[in-house]
Amino acid sequence: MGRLDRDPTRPVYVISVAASIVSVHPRTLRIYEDEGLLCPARTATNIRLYSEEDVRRILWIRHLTQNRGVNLAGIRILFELEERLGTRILETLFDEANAFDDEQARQASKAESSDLPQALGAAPTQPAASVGGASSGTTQATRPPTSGQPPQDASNRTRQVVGADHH
Amino acid sequence: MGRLDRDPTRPVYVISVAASIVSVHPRTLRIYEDEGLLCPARTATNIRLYSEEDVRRILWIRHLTQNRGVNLAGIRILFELEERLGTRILETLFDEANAFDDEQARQASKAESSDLPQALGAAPTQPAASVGGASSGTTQATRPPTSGQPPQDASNRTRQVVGADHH
DNA sequence: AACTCTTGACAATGGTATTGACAGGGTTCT
DNA sequence: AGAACCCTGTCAATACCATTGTCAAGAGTT
Repeated sequence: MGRLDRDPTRPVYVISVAASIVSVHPRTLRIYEDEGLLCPARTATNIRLYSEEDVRRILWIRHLTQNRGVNLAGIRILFELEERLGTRILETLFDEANAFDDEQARQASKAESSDLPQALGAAPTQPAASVGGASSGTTQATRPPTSGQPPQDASNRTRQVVGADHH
Repeated sequence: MGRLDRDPTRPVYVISVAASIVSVHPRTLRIYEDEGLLCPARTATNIRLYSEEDVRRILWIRHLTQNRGVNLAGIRILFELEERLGTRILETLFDEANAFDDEQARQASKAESSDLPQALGAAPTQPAASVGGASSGTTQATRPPTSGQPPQDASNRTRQVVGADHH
């Protein structure tokens, strides 16, 4: 069922598909994982499988890097914060952007996107733990629930993969 | 009384002194201001005057950039967050570093500093407002209270200015 | 067989952060 | 008056970062 799947944590996309959905280079996804920002599940044969939550998380990374200019180390801190606080900290920030003073409004106007992104998912900082059953041979990462729909702006436009309803 | 002054919000240091205290180049301080991370007071003749809170804030910036690799855009987001939330979010994060799992501990071990920094001060995003009385002709920025002592590590070692107890 | 996945390595390109220098003008202190 | 320092603005060197791209060698999938 691809993107219409009911369980957003189910690892369903191989790297090429995920990269296509979020419009990044597969190499980039591997780097995000190397940098600890992302932890896709692995099959028994070591193939990465990305879930909807992973996709959402990547979109958040893209939004922050492309639209806000935050570097990967900064994103890591933000993820850690959200996990520690257990709240949608960025959602808190961006939802109330209207309440910002003139200086803040000026900063916000620099961003290309006028959409107010919702909170990031928490960083899946745990190593992938093996759980049986979901897909035979699939290693499912344990992670806190991901919240919020990532921003839908030009740079984060998701691409519907034609004909690839399942990896 | 220089660094022993009772009021940490009082603007007392010219840029060369502040730069010396925090061991950065004056050019860098101007850039931080240009980037909206910092807003020192101004004299009637347009000279920047930095307070203890400003110094603390700069030390936080240095800690995050030098030790955590966060870029200035990332720091801006973190400052905005702390202001929005009105809590010491980074203090929350770093104080509980011991409770992190193995993956987090691995990330933390990459940092040079073993000190756990306390929370950042809020971003002084308001334009400086004129208040009379504190120092004649000095423009005092209005800002939320700054919390926490910044990290004391090698890269953020503050330098006592000899013989310059007051700009 | 053909294609895709893996890790690891290398490189090109554009952007960022810091420092440094300079010009021209203004301010403060001796 | 002169020296030092402040201002804004500009330019540049240097190191680093993020992204993309390529390649090699091996493994996995259809």
